[in-house]
Amino acid sequence: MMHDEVVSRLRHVLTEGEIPPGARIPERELCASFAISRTPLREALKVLAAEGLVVLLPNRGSRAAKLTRKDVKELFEVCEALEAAAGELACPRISDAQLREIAELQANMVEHYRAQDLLSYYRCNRLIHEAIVRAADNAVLAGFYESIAARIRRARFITPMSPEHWALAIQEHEGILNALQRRDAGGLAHILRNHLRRKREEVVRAGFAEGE
Amino acid sequence: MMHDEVVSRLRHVLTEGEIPPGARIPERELCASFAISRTPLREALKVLAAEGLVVLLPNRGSRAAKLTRKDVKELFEVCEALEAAAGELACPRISDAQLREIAELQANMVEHYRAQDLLSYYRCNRLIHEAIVRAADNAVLAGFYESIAARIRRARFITPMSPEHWALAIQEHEGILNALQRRDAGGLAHILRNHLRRKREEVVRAGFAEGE
DNA sequence: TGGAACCATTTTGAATGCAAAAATGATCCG
DNA sequence: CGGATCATTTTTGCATTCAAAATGGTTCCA
Repeated sequence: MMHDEVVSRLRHVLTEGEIPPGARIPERELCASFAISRTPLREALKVLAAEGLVVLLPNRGSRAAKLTRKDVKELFEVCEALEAAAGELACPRISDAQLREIAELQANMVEHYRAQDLLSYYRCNRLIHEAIVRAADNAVLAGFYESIAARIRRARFITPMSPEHWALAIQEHEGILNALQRRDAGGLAHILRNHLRRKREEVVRAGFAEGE
Repeated sequence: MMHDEVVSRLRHVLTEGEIPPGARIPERELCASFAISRTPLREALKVLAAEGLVVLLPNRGSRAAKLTRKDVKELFEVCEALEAAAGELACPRISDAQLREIAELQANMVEHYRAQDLLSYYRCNRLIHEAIVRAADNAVLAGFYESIAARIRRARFITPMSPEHWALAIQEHEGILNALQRRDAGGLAHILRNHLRRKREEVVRAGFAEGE
């Protein structure tokens, strides 16, 4: 198995899979489930530790990282800067096809909102933000964004969304698409910042912290 | 030897040491020089590959990463966003002691400029930028910044600096310190962006690219 | 009976071993 | 003499092994 594949699979298990933050990472079991030996698994663990998804306790194994309140704050702060930058870069670079793709995702997302289908809504939301980052055509930015997104995914999506916030988020997304279509880099960056700042407040207010 | 120490030492060898971009990484020799076996060294290689400092060629070993023109562009774009964010965050957070420290570094830097001591100038310059990032008090941001800085360090510091650019850079640094002292977040972000954009243009114009 | 001390077991971190792939270079043929 | 082919050596990636550290459980003594 390819090295990168082990890293991806492990990342998936940690961000969307069965190992909750703070839990011990069962080296043995994962080796069995991935059908590899400890060496490549441990290599992947070190990579994810460098990314912040895993904490290595010397001589005491590894655990899925817990987000503290400060972590959440820091991650959102950086995410804000990255998404704003992505928006600014995307405006002059985005293709018509990419714009259409985002407009379509947006329409789907509104549908899911109308149907109050939170999970599908989240999926579309995520795809839109990823599409904007992709349109910025900057692999370094995309890599950092993905790394941050992986770390806050649980916090983002576990936090319950109030009806008011949800409605507001939809409105903001209209603004995002609009700014993109007008290629208004400054405006887009501004909306994205506010959008994320609001989300962050919601997450923080929900008292979200996996442990201190 | 601690795992993180192997990573740091290897990073140092790659960014400031004897292995130039594009060169083969001599696993054997490094094992001997670090007095470790291949296992921990390979773990460190994977970590640095995830950071972008090393490229792993399947079944063909690892090489120090070369920066393409696009890499340089991308790294500077993200660096701009990160430094601007750091500046904005630092303004409300920076302590008087930290301000004094930066003012002192600035004075030293001007001294080195007067003496036309490029190496010492660079060292001060780097310490100032790192101090601003530190003042932002955001570990995630600091980590990303360090990772970017490591990757462009060679490009930055190998590019020769024209007398005009050098003079301008000094001026800009006056503005940076001034904005920090006035806690003018917006102004500081603006100056930092311009400062980096100029540097980037210089690096790109110098035709810098380690290979495509 | 409660708690400390000791030993067995498990787990971790790193070295070594092994099979497969790539690089090297020697030979053979046109 | 030049180029292709095949054997040999080296290197790579992973599994296994080994020593040291931590964990857990039992015993022993106050």
